[in-house]
Amino acid sequence: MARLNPKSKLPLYHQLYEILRADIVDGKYQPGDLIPAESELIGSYRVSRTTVRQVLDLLVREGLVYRQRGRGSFVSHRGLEEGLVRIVSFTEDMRRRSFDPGTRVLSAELIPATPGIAEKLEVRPGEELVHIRRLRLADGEPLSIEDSHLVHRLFPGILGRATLTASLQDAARDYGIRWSSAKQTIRAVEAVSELARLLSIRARSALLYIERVSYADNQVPAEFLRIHYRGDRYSLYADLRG
Amino acid sequence: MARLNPKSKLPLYHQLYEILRADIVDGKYQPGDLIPAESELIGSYRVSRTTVRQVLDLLVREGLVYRQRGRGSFVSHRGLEEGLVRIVSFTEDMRRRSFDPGTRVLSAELIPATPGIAEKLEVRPGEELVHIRRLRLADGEPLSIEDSHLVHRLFPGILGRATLTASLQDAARDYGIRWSSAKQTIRAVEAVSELARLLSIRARSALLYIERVSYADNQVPAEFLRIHYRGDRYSLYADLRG
DNA sequence: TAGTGGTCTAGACCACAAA
DNA sequence: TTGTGGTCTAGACCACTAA
Repeated sequence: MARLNPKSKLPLYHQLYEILRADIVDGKYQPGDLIPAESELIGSYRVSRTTVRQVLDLLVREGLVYRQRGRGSFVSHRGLEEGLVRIVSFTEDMRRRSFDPGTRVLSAELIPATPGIAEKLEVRPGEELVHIRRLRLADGEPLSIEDSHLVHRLFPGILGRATLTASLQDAARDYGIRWSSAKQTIRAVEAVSELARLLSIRARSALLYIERVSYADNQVPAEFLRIHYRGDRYSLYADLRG
Repeated sequence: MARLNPKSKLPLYHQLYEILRADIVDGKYQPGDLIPAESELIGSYRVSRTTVRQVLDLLVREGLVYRQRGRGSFVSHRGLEEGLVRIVSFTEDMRRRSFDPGTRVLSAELIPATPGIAEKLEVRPGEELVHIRRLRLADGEPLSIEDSHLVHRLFPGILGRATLTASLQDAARDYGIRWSSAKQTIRAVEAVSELARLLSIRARSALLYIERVSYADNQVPAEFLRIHYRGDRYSLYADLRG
């Protein structure tokens, strides 16, 4: 059993958090398993109950653990989930879920805006857009296809850059653009054969489909994004208020 | 200044949370304002520092407050509506979309909690639940199948009532339950044949699948809901912030 | 230097689950 | 009855900010 180091710069609760989190992620405790009781952690790691509960609060908030009064604390059965509320980059999202993110650029070209996309981006039809299609991977397995449409006028020369595999968030910063908000619509659709092939699934499999218009800080629409996620590998998560 | 009631069923931290939250939402403290220091809250409300910090943790998690060591705790600028999606009843949802809502109760019975559902409702496996399956219609056409699981202990005798077609929200009010929050997960799945038949679509069609745990005002899980929406007739919408 | 939030201790009593 | 998590107290020392 790992020991805590009282002289470390890292607070005790943080050290214990890392230990328990690793035990869960690595599978030492399986979903549904009881984790050691608070009293047991107090004894094993020589910390107070406050500190132990601070650690468990973190794990509960993260969705890794749930508690039942009188019974104990258990490892949750949860998959890949994304927040519905904040704009989260793919890379950040994957890191948070302890998945190894990967990206393959399938195509990148200039195209004229179709009437439908022009309306969402509030530009005239035919306006020049940058279309980038990327395959996203989680732990090396296909997860989603992203079709990003940027207003070229706002990102001049972006196709010449080497950053396409990196986050567009970073690229945008180089152009002085900060994302302020986004509107998105979520649907379930069937995979057409081309998408099925790219995602290594059967045709007509269920996909989670997201359309998102992202706005720069001056409320100017700058990107129209379409994402097709494999239904078997991805889910969205949201907290609602009454 | 409001007082806390030590004899209340509501814990002290929850009472203080409601007070501070109301002060912020009602504008008593404006965005950017300092809220009273922890030491001040301790004195004003006669509670320990642990309790005060528990309250502030809740407000910080909710995005209403941020803290700076050595300076104080401040009201966030981007708090209120942002990020907080409201719980919307089926009826309200349909009206907003200009559809005529309809409901047919397919079954209503008492069942023991399966381990999976018990975990989400934080009850012991086997605890008695009310399972109500309803077909939802929009303009007379099948839209979704809802499987609601209520903790029977909190809704004794609800099966004997005539309100099953009406909103469960209303029924809950009769039991003195106010919904405070919910957590939901959204996926895309394929329709198994039974669901396809009920929804008048082909088997394996794409469905938008939502799982929701709803919490009563004391943070007690009270309902576990599964909804299968026809992918061709329903979509979700969300505003995101940067 | 005075005041703030960050971390931590060692207790206590309670409600609830399970045997 | 025993063990669990839920709530709460009264302290303590620390790191940081601002005057």
